[in-house]
Amino acid sequence: MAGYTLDLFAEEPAAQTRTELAAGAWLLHGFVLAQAPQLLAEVAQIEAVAPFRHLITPGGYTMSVAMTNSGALGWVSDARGYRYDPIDPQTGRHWPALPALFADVARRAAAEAGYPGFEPQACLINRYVASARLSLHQDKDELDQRAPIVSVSLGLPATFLFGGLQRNDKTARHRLVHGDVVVWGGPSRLAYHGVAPLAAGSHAATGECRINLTFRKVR
DNA sequence: AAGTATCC
DNA sequence: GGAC
Repeated sequence: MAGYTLDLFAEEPAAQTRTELAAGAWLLHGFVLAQAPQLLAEVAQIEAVAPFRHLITPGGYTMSVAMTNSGALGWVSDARGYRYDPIDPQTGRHWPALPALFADVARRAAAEAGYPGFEPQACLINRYVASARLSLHQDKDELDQRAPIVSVSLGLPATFLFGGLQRNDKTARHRLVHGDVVVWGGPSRLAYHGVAPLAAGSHAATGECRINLTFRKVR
């Protein structure tokens, strides 16, 4: 009997909802559920050319999140600082091209959140395993900060920290699950944000990790 | 400090 | 989880 009931729930189409987290910041729940398998297949292709790696912060610490990029520009960090670079410093080659599906998802999500005309130039891909985190920070390495940030969550759930324009501002915590997209821009474009240490677990789509795609217009 | 440790 |  349990199987019958559970199967009915499994067939239920996932509800899509839109929630404003702060002025100009939206959580699009379930927005990329249907595209998730194809998005992850693209990540596998990208990873084969530009492997995930743990970047070093300017302060000399190794980041717990593993990163790679696709698109004309990629975000990197090393002892010299943070920057966007058209070349993957680990391979000496250009980052893999931004898949058409990535650009399509980013444009549609931005428009859904009130930012029509978004054209992503860079996609930072973050891989979190258990206990990996991203401390509170601002995305401010982009020359053009009129464009929003689009962030896609795949796999294991995470706690997203979203604060204000000053580091001391109180931060709210939001649960992000597989298929969610967060878009922030306008008054919240420079809001401090981060990800709490990932809880261990397993997800049918990704195994024991969470994959995050962050789209930016750099210039 | 896009990091980590410690204390409550 | 939040302060430091």
